[in-house]
Amino acid sequence: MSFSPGPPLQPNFYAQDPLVVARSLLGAVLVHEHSDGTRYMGRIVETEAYRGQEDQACHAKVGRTPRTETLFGPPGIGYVYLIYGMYHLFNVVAWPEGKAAGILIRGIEPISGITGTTHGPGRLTRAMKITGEHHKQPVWEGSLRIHGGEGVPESQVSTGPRVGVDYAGEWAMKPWRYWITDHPNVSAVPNKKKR
DNA sequence: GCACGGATTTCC
DNA sequence: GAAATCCGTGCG
Repeated sequence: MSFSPGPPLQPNFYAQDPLVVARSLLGAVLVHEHSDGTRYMGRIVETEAYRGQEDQACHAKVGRTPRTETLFGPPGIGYVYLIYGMYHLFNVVAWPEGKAAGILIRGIEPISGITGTTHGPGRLTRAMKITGEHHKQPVWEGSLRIHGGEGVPESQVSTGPRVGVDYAGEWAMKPWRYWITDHPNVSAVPNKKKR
């Protein structure tokens, strides 16, 4: 492919309000220069914002701990963790240092290097070979980066409640999930019953 | 030191 | 509806 992304997004981009960052990341390009020589690229089509210590869906709700320290730290740092013992989820720290926030990358559209399916936050990290080694790594330099994309017009952006956070009470209803309307690579919300 | 449950996905 | 399967957190 001849597609070439823009320059990496700089730390000041991530210092904005996490809601703005989550919205603005739509259309940006996730790039992983793997040590095996493969260059994985995907266009971000779905994100979620986790905003502040008071957000009961955000890991930082427990305050500053060894685990959440990264979220309170400087913006533009990767936050990768293992969920349910089997899936890595990839986030980027937002807001200035001292204010905890993270943007979960939930869906990408494959551009190059990617094999297999990418819908869903756990699947896309597998497809792009993102692992714990990227935790706490800056995403504007290094092997895993986010580059500027073409931008997505407001008319193509949908918002809604975040997925899998029903336990968070009123916070679960915040429309802090952003995706490109009708995009096929947006994660499917599974049926709560049979499928 | 131990019990509990989760920003998920898949199968019955 | 529940398993798979690891670890952060809370409590003792």
